[in-house]
Amino acid sequence: MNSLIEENYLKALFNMANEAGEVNVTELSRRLEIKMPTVTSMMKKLSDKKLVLYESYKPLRLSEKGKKEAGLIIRKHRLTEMFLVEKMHLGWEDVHDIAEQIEHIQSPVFFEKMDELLGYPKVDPHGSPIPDKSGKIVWKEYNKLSDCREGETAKLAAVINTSSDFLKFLNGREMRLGVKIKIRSIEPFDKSMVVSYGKRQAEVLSNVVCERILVEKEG
Amino acid sequence: MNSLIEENYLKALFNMANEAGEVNVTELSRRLEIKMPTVTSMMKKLSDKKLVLYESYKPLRLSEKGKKEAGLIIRKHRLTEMFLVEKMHLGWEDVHDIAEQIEHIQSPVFFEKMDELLGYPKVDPHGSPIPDKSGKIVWKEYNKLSDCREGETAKLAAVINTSSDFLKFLNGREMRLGVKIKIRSIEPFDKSMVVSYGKRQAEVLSNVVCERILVEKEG
DNA sequence: TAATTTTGTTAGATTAATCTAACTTATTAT
DNA sequence: ATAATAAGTTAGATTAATCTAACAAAATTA
Ligand SMILES: [Mn+2]
Ligand SMILES: [Mn+2]
Ligand SMILES: [Mn+2]
Ligand SMILES: [Mn+2]
Repeated sequence: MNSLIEENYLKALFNMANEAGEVNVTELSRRLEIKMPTVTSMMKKLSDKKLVLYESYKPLRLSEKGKKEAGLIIRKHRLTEMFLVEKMHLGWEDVHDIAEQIEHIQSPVFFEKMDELLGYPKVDPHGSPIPDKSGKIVWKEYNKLSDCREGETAKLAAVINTSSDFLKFLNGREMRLGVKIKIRSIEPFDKSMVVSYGKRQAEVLSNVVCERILVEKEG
Repeated sequence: MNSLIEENYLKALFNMANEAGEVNVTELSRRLEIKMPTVTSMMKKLSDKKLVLYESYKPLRLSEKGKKEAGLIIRKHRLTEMFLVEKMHLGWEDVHDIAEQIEHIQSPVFFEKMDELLGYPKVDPHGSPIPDKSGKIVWKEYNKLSDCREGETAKLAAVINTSSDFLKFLNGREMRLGVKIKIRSIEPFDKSMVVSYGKRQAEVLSNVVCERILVEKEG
């Protein structure tokens, strides 16, 4: 069994590889807020456990075993978030910190039950894919809202930034997964958009916001 | 904040005090399966934190602060067990090990929500009282089934032993909280009882079993 | 009361995870 | 190509939680 701490290293490696490709000691150290020598020694430990392929001065890589274990932790995290939103009626801005803890619970039956009660969901409340039981993730191809053009209509599929502040910002304008957004106009100067969706006829969204919203184009 | 390990010491102290009155180092050591010198040093640490009133060679006692913290952990444990049974449809024999982990989750809103969804339950799936938000327990006066007399009728209110084996034994004869048990006869030799309840007309229960069942006598 | 047994403490070692300081390797800039 | 900077490693210390071995106190038995 891996410790909670080892699990957090695996998860960070997995997520960072998906975000940025190559992961190095400096970045992992920054992400986990743990000093570099500590990270180095943990990499050696995880390498001994065949979870990480470690070579001095080389980029950090998870082994296949490491990817699987990481994927399964992320599966537990995202199933938990979905459960908290769907079955316990918490807001999507409130669930991450709880899932961060529950992801380390050791109990196959507990997470099986969650999955079953939720009807085997494929994505979490933020639109992120839930890894399958073998830890594999199927990535859907989404577009950034900021890459869409005037006149296009697109469905809000996921959010990139899942900070509580950003999610509350979206709450404040009734923006949730699934809303169909029509792009009325784009301001050339700052790339802000005027969009309509639901009952909102003309919401202005800055580029900073549009960069963090992923959509599925209609048609 | 207390560590998970400190929390487990507090909880053990609290539960043992309720079961046996005085708690000593030897017993706590046995319960936690941790060697005595380790227990001694943890008692000193918890004493520094004002959670335990520790004097060498004296019985171990929780401070008021320690009792409250322990009560609140047990509250989380029992709310979780109730949630797992009522909302996630797990068996009463399966929930303890999961609750043992979830009781350490730090998130007031998570447990508030559980409480609310359950309708503010007063007891857990095994009939044990759920401490209130200040960590206090209200004990109901129950009788052991083994102390009842021929002809009496009593409602199954709680189980003393919550081992999976015992609970499965009860499952096997459709014995659950709330069933009304009538004592048909008592065998003087081994104190085994013949009882009827629900659709069962003549179940034989050994004294070992009857000692572990708490009932509320019908007035 | 004295001897024996049980209970509890002290001392010192160990392990996991962390840190700082010093050093080395790799990359970037001049 | 050399110097300067950034990235990564090694060495050694620290903290929490554990252990074993040795010792001390308390309780029990003779
Ligand atoms: Mn999350
Ligand atoms: Mn985590
Ligand atoms: Mn329990
Ligand atoms: Mn516990």
